[in-house]
Amino acid sequence: MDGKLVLIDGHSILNRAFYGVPDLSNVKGLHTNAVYGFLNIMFKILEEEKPDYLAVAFDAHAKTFRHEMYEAYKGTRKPMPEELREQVPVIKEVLKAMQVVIIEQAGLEADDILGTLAKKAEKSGMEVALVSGDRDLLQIASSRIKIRIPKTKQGRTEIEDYYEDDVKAAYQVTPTQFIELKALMGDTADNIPGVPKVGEKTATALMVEYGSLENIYAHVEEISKKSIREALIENKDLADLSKLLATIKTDCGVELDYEAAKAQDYYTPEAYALFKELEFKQLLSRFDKEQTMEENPVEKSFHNLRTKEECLAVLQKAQGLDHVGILLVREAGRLFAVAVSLSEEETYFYALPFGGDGQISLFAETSQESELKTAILELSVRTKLSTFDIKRQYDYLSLEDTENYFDVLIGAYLLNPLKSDYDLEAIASEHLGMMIPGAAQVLGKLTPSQAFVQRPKEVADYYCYGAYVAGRARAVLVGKLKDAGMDRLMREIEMPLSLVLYDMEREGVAVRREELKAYGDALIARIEELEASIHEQAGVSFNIQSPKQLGEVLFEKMKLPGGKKTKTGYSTAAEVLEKLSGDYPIVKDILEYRGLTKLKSTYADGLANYIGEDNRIHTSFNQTITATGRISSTEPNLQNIPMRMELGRRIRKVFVPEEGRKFMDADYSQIELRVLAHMSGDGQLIEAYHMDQDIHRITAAKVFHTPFEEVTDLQRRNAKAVNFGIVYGISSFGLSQDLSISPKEAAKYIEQYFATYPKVKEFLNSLVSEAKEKGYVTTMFGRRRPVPELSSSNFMQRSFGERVAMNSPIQGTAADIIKIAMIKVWKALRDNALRSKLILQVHDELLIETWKGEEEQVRKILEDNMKSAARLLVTLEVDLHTGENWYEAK
DNA sequence: AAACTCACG
DNA sequence: ACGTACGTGAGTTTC
Repeated sequence: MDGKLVLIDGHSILNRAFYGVPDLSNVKGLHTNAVYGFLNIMFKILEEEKPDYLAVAFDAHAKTFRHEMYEAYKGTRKPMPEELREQVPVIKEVLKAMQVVIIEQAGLEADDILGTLAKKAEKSGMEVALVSGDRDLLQIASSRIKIRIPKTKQGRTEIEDYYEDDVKAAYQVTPTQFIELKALMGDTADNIPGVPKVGEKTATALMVEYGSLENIYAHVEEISKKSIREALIENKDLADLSKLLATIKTDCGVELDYEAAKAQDYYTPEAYALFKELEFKQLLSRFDKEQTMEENPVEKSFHNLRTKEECLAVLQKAQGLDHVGILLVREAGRLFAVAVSLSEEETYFYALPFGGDGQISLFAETSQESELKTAILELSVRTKLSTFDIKRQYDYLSLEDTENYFDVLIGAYLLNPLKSDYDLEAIASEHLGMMIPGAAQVLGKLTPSQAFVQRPKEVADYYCYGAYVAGRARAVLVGKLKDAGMDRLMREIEMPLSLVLYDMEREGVAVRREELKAYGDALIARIEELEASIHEQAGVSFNIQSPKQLGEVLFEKMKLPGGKKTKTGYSTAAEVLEKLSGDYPIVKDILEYRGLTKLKSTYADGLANYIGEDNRIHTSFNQTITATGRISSTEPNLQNIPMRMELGRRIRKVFVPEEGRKFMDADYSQIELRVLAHMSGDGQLIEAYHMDQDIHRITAAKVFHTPFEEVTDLQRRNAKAVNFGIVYGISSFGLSQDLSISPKEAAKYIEQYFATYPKVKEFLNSLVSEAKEKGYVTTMFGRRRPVPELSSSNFMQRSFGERVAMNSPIQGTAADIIKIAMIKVWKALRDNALRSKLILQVHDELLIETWKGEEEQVRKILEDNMKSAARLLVTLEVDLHTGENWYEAK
């Protein structure tokens, strides 16, 4: 018998797909991502292999011998998430509809079925491709059995192929030896225990040297490393068990019905109906034309424009419309392509001419580019534009105001700030209920122009989908935002803020390269000194930066007190070490070493990588990351530049204004506590703020019933900690940790605090009940944060939910207020034609680079606008400083 | 890719 | 009895 057989490991591929494809569900709420991913992998394999026979194997429900062995050894295996479990019957149904043979047999694992069928087929003279996500199957590989392992790299599925020789190349062992290699090193994912202390390196070395497990044990006394030798001897039974667990059967008496498995047309009417129900609109296009013609009107409305004139005509036409969806694709700092969706019936894509190899040239912009830019700019003035990630498109848009703009990315974020990504795919799926191609799938690692050269139609469609989704999602998102009471937040805060952030990023902050270098160099000497001293005191040379090695040296070798803490070993966190630093000089050195290496790598070296040719650092301010509404900063993070310790703080001296300009830094004084005073309406706390005195001292006086003048430093410190704790969602345990006191004492402080400020307690309680009732909490300006943890049956999760419910409205309202202040300050600077620029935001702080002669105006603008950003029952106070660098201005 | 540690508000 | 403060991002080591 000859021909080619493709075998698929059903559960394993479904599992891969589940974790590799973003969450999807159809209108009925059925999760579909794993099924979708499975089919994509299967179609790809079918196209590549063009097999004569195809079958998919699943584990039967009954427990198998190997599972029982394992479970007897170590508890039970992790349960499958419900979202995945519900998709198992669905994929089987789909495969049946496609007339694909499914093999499952009680008592047999899919591995064993696959192994048996593959070996049998090989013996009868066939070629076999075995598709699995599980490397266990590599032991089956031969010169005619190819193991294919799909990997989702950045969303794009790539497949690694292993014939016998590839296994040798990758692991230095034959497929047969691979079983014993696994038995030695173990595999947590496959529940194979392995021999303790033996990892991949050791296992490979042993197998290469001795060739088999049996031979290793025959020569076990020759093994030079004592710890390994002892681990092997002590755990021989574990090694044998592991081998049994790792061995896939090749003789378990399953037969494949080759007649039924014969390749045929899988695109049956039944499959079509199922795909429709599952809303796999992309996959529908694989069916015959007659079936799909009426079904996919969307792509029919996509047009790839050939000339600049056509594109200008479309932009002209767009100008006459009320609103359009638009996506401007940039590459290498240049405009690469434009996608515009005029309506559901008309979407256009135009790629500008570029180098034939798919590389955009870096030379001056073409006249075409500037002509198109002009047309887009005009369009942006006249027509309402809906787009995705507008901050990256402002280069081509009018910056006059943002009334005409809508960013579906920001809209989707406001509706659910807890998600980790808001790509167009996810927005299309969640808000329009449609499947569109994903970026990773279409572009992969290629740049837009490279991809366009390879697959012009696919890439054009991809961007058309983007513009189409941006255009259509606008109305949907506006409706949902209105229903949620967030339409003003969107229009009046987030959209204008996106422009402010764009401008701040573009402006950047100047950094003195040489000074930063000198700072880093100055650290090296001391770091080396400490390193030598630590190694000497320990009596061994080891990697101080490795928590594992450090823990072993401190707590095992040197036998310091303070045992285990984390699941992987000893905790060596600063918190733990500080308790020991008084008694052990080495610990003190370690803490200093840690501090200095942190400064060196993250700040001195880290920041240097981001200094541009203009000698400035242009961070990215992200508007759609945090759960509470704060902004975040990345590449680099300029919101965590050292401040608390003098040595670190000095780094701020390298952040400087241009020659002749000055820094002006303004920060809100205890904005979160003031927000709490306002939102709770607590008379005592409000009164405390009206006294215009040190708030922590007043709190101490009230809580401890002590005259203001007589409050001790300790009392003040405690009161301050309680104030912070309240904002974080107080718990006696957390406070006790912070103050190094017993939870009982901490509870007493909290009780006294609430007695002093009764309405604060009421308010925090009301936030928790509100969250329980509605499932979310809101800020003063309507921003929502869902709190799903509150309905958890897990105590810890639920407690976390309660703290979140208490903290989010406070932190979020403070975030809203400073966003409003930023917009007001930015507009005031612009409207007064000042050249001074807002350049950084650090949660409660704004940094402005002021021009000579503008200082007094800027000072007033900052103070007035920050104070008036919100009307609260207490005043908003602002501390303002100027300086020749960030260190001085703070 | 995950865990740990640590910088900021 | 459970095991914690809230919100982030980055560098390093290890599985």
